[in-house]
Amino acid sequence: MLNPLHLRTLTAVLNAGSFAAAARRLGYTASAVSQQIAALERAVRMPLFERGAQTITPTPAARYLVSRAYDVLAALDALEEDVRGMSEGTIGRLRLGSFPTASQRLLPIALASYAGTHPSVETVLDEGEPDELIPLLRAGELDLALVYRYDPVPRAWPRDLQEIGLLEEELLLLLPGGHSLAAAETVALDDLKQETWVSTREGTAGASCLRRLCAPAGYEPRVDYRSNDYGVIRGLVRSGLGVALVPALAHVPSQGVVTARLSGVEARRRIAAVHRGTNPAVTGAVWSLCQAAARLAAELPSVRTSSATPTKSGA
Amino acid sequence: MLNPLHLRTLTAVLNAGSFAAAARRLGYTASAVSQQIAALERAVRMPLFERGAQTITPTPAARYLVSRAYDVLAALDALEEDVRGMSEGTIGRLRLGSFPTASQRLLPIALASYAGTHPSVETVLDEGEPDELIPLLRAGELDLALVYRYDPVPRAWPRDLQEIGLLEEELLLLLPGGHSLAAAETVALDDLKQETWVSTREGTAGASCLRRLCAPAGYEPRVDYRSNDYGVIRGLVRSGLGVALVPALAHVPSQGVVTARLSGVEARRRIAAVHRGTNPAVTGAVWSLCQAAARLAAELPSVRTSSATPTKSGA
DNA sequence: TGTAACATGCTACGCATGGATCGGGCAGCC
DNA sequence: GGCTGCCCGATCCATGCGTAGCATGTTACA
Repeated sequence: MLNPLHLRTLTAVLNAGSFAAAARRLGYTASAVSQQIAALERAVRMPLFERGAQTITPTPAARYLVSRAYDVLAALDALEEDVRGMSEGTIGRLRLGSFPTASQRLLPIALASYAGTHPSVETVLDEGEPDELIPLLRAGELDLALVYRYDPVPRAWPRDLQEIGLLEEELLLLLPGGHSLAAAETVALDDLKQETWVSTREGTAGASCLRRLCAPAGYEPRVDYRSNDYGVIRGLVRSGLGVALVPALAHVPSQGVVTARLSGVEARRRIAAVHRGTNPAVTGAVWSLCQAAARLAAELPSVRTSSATPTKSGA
Repeated sequence: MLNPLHLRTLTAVLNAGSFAAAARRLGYTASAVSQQIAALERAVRMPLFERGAQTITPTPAARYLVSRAYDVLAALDALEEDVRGMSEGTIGRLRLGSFPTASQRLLPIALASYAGTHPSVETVLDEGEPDELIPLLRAGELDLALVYRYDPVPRAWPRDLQEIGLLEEELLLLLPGGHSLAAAETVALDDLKQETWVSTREGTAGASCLRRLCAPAGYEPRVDYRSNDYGVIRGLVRSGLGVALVPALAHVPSQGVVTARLSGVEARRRIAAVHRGTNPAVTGAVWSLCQAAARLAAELPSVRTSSATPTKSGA
């Protein structure tokens, strides 16, 4: 196979006019250039230069070779450049998975800054719950997934995935405006034994979390209404159909609904970014997510960033 | 610089599905493939495969690399293929120089067969006398030149040029139809002392040749009319304005002009192909010229091929 | 003096060989 | 059914050998 380095040297020789000049330009010795040209002449089975004592004149074959070699070298250089950008995460594709709350509150902030710093990364977004996203991540169909985990409901990701903690949000109690506890700053779960509840659907981590929180208080919450849409849950609470426990980020203040903090329990939802570490673009995306998390934590008192501070040098 | 061989191996691995299968296809050992992929991964600073025990799954980076590598490899392969054709003389450009007689009688036959066997060679033709063509040949502006040389007028080409003899043609005496010697088969130059001559222009080899042939007979030919166009010469002879000595190929039988052979002297014009040996396309062209020369020699009694018989394996 | 070609020695790359490791498939057993 | 041990294919690693590729020094030429 023709050696691209030889082709490059050949073009340098034609541009420079002599082996020695080309050698100086390329950082070779004149002998090395001479040997490369000789090797190239053997490869193409044609003389490429008419040798004089102090002068060389390229044959038409050499000129033809150079004209054609340009395409090859340009393609190789372009590929190399793109590969470099890809390895640095500045170009490429980032396939992102996220659950609804994060898609609404965290992702817009993160993606805005990410798009600014990585304009050439094509970002595609898949919506889904953690249980749906993790398999996609392992199958290589996602590069990065935003997932959540309730402290009372232990949950571990497969070992081949890496987790970066982003946010820890309190679980807020949602009460109808006219509720007898509406004025309280904090409420104990003990005081809610008689309540009817609005919760996420059976089988979800949110539903399990509620059950496990009430268990120490000695009762099973009576759930009359279920929805996975926090907007729907908020509406049901506002109508006085029950109380609810929702993550802080999932709640937007609205008339007719008051919030209270739980007393006596540490109930949090943790939001994390999970990836497999093969796509360099995730490094920058994680950094943007950490920044966005920090902004949210600064704005909302019931939200705080997880352990690590954002660092630019990811794994 | 990215190694094209590594890129080729990478594509083979993705097509084959495993290192071992790709190795079998490429004629490598599995270890060699593994090492090439490892080297490529170092070069692009990205993992290209997720390794399992018996299975590998390419990363998106690998797929991207393959899709881009195709262009590079295709360009390299195409270049290599064209270079191969060029070195074999089947493609490329042949710059040909020729003098008028050869352009009319020899070249059409030769180029017809050459175009058939080398359809991808672009042929360009320059018209000129040997003294004009030789410098062009040495300057690299011509690849092959058809030249002539009169036996009585020694002429040598520069040593860096190679000559392939093609034809030897007799010099024929042209007489007006009503000339007193018109019925003779052969004529001695001694009998032409009183004639007026039509010849090529002063300074041409043809004019020198005539003078040198007459010298042994003890006279200087009286040239009243000169033209380098043999058609014009023939017309002047037909009109009875003189006699002429023309190469056999330059003469086409026509009414009012009779030809006679010279007796007592060996006067021939030799037609040869001259080249510098840098362009592989000349080999095929020379072969076609030899063939055409053979055809002409078979048709015309006063023309015979030079020394060598046409061989396909030129220098 | 400058340039190219040649001869020599050294370095590094590239491949093959052989062995180690990993993980899945399979049979047999509790 | 589930567990255990074995086998097998595939990759990775260490080693050795051959060779390509470059530098150095020298020669030849104008």
